[in-house]
Amino acid sequence: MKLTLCKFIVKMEGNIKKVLIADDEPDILEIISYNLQNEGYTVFTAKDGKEAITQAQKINPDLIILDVMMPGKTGVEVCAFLRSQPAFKQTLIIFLTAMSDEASQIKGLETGADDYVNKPISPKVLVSRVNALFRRVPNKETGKSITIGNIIIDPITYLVKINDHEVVLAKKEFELIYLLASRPGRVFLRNEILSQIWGNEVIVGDRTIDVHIRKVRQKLGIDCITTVKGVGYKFEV
Amino acid sequence: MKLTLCKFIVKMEGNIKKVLIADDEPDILEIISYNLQNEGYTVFTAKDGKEAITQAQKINPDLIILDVMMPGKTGVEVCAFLRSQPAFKQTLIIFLTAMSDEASQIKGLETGADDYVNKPISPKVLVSRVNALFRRVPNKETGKSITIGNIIIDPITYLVKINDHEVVLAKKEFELIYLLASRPGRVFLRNEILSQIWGNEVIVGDRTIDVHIRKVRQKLGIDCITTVKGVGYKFEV
DNA sequence: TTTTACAGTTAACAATTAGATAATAATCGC
DNA sequence: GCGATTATTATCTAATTGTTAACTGTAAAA
Repeated sequence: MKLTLCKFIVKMEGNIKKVLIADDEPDILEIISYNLQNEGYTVFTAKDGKEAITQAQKINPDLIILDVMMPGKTGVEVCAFLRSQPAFKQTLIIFLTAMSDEASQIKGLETGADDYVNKPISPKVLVSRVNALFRRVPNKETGKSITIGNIIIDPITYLVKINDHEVVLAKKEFELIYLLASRPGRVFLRNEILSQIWGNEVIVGDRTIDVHIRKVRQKLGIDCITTVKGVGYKFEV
Repeated sequence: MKLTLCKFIVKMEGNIKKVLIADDEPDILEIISYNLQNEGYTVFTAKDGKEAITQAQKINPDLIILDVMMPGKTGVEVCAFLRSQPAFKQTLIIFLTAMSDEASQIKGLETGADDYVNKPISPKVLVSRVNALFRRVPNKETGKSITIGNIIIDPITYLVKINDHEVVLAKKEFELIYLLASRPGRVFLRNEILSQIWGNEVIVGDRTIDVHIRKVRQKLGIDCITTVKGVGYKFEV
C-alpha cells in the first residue's frame, strides 16, 4: 500500500524516469522492460551499441542499462562515448554482463558506469539497484538545455544562443559554460571544475582553466562569468 | 614534480573522504582498509554494529561499508537505524555479505543502501565501486548559508547580502565573517580565529586579524562585529 | 595623571592569483 | 598523413589580496 502510494507521488511530481536498455538478446530486453515499467519507469530499448547511442541522443534518458557484449559497439565503448559528452555526464549507467571476472568489472566502473550487474540477472535485484541509484541522485537534470535570461545553452546541439545569435564553442569551452550555468550563482572551485571536466586522474596546469574561461568570455561577448579570486568561478547574469 | 604536488593539493583541499568499515572479521577489515587508504580515503573501522553506530556518530563519515552478518546488531539494522537519523540520510552505505541470495539483497537495497557487494570480495572491485559511488554523489555542499536578521552569508555564492544589497568580500574576509556568524554571540578567541582560518602552521602578525576585521566592517557598513577586549571578536546584530 | 595594554587606522609592501598572449602540442576530419 | 582546429603550457603583466609596520586612540590600572 505504502509502496503504491509512493510510486504514485513519484509519478505525479513530473519525475517519470526514462530508462534506455540496450541488449542484443530480445528476451532480456523484454523481461527487464516489463519489470521496470511495472515500477513506473518509461522504458526504451535498443538492440545494439549504435542504436543505443542514437536512442540516447534522441530521448535523453535518465538511466541507461548497457549490455557489455553487443554486436558492433560494446557497452563499454558506448559508455565511454556518452560520458565524453556534457549531455550524458550525469546520466546513470548500469552495465549488464555475463562476464563475472573482476577485471572487466573494474574497467566498466572506471569507464564511468554507476553499477555493474552480472548475468544471470534477477529482475527484482536489478529493479532494486535501479531504485537505489535513483534514490541517490534525486531529480538530476540530465542533458537538459539551460536557459538563463536570453542565453540558451544546449548540450545536445553544442550551441549557445544569445539573443538568437548562435555562438559556436569548442568542446572544453562548452563544457565549462555548461557546468557553470548548471548552477547559476554558485561558485565552482577550480578543483571542482577540474574533476568535473577533466576528471580526477587528468592533471593539467594552473593556467589551463583560465585560458578556456577567457575564450568563452571572448566568444560569448557578454560578461556572465565572474571570477571569485582564490576560490573559483561562477555564472552570473 | 608538479604532478605530485597538484595531486597532493587536490587531496588536501577538503576532498578527503572518510570511510567507516564495520565487519567482525579482522582480516577483511584490514584488507579493505589497506586498499581504500591506498586510494586516498581516510578509513575508520568498527568490529560490530554497535561500534559502527557510535563511530558513525562520532566521525560523520562520507561512506559506511557494513557487513550484514555481525554479532549483535546486523548491518541491515545498523543501516535502518542510521537512515532514520537526519544526519545520515545522505551518507553512502554499501552492504557486504556472504549471502548472495536475492531476497536479502533486495531487502538491503530497499533499507536504503546504495550498493551491495557479495563476499568473497575482490578489494579492487570494492575500491572501484566506492569510487563509482563518490563520482556519482555531487561534492558535498561547501557549507550552509547563514541567515541572521537581514544578513545572509552564503558560502555557495560567496556573497553576503544585507537587505538584498550584495556585498563582495575577499576570501579571508568572507571566511572571517562566516566563522564569526556560524555561532552568533559567541566570542572567538584570536587564537581560534587564527587556527580556523589560517591553520595551525601559518604564523601571522598580531595586527593581521584586526586589519581584516576592519575591512569586513567597512564593506558591510553595519556594526555586527563586536570587539571583546583582551579576548576576541563576536558576531552580534 | 601617567603608564600600559590593547585594538584601530593607515599606508606601504609582499605575495598571490588571474588575465593576456604567443608558442607548442594534441586531436580531429578528411 | 596533412591541414585545421582545439587544448595545453609558458611567460609576462596586471590586479587583487594579504601582511606588516608605524602610528593613533582609548580605557583601565598604577
